[in-house]
Amino acid sequence: MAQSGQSTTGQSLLFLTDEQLRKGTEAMFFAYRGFTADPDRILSERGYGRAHHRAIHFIHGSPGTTVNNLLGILGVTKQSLNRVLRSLVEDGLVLNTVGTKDKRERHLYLTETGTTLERALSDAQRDRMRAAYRAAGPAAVAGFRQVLEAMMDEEMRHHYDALKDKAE
Amino acid sequence: MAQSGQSTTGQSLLFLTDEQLRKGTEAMFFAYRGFTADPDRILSERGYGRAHHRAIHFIHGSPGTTVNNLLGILGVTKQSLNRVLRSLVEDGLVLNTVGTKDKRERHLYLTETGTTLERALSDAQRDRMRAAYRAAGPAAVAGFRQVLEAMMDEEMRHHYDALKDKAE
DNA sequence: AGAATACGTCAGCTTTGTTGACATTCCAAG
DNA sequence: CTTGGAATGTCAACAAAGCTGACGTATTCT
Repeated sequence: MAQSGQSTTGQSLLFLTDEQLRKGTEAMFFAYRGFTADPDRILSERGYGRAHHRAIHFIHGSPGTTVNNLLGILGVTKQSLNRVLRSLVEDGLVLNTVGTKDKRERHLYLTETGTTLERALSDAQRDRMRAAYRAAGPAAVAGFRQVLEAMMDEEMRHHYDALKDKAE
Repeated sequence: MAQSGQSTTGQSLLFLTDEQLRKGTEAMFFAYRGFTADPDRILSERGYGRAHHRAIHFIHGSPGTTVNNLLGILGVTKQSLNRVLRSLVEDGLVLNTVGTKDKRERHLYLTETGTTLERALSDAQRDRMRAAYRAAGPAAVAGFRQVLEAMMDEEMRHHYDALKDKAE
């Protein structure tokens, strides 16, 4: 099929042509557009963007997280995140409570309304992901995740692992 | 390992928990940041952004392509693409020639300078991709591509296939 | 000749990133 | 205990890159 090198031992050499790598980057590009397309539609109906989705997603996954922690995960400046967070608080999707131990911190939670939107967004995104997983099969899914994980920056992988562990 | 359903026939049922799907979306998110990180650094040094990268990438892959065709691939408005293209032409990275058959069209080519930058960008991006491929192995790579392709929109897959065929 | 297509451009708006300045809170050294 | 510095978060202003709408020009198709 592909001309990736293989040996009887399972220890492969992987001769990668420029062509194979180019197709990989293009697959990433096109797939990422599909990946965000469905949530984007829902968001734009309500006047939100992808930045709001990211905030909602990770607050949902780590209720009570601080702004600072979220900054590390999202990799943006606090000023940029603050704008998004402010509108979500104003609209009553996110709750912002002063830190109990350290009063400089703010703990972030989704309200009921926020949880409802999160649900709608992740449902839309998961439908596509689920369809892709089914079409490709379990072995492909395992490979998919393996390559993605290997593609992350060190720092990003730490965040990823932290979230992963918390869930299991 | 994962609790993806499997059967002896190879026809799998794939029970997908919300948790598995959530981790998939997060893997996509973190991996895409890594995927663009290296080119982004090079681009910002020269005052360019990701939009310039995309234009350069696809002009390189389809020399002589028209503006209209590029619009379809990139999925942006002509005004948005035009801004990027203009700066690339002004800086002497892209050549813009009147169509031979249809004089309304403009054919786009990379100049030597443009090709040099494309090389630097794709080298940076490919290094990471190559490392990820090696770490994950050939089987994982095949699965990776399968899932990505299944995740694309119909229209995007057509563009993807068109580029793919041209190369083989 | 007139309609449709391909491309370029002007003007103005939105989202989301950036830096700079500043208030509040905590902590540790003196 | 006070004071100075580090950490956390907010406000203001600006830039990149997307968008819509309107319009002009050249070319092709009917």
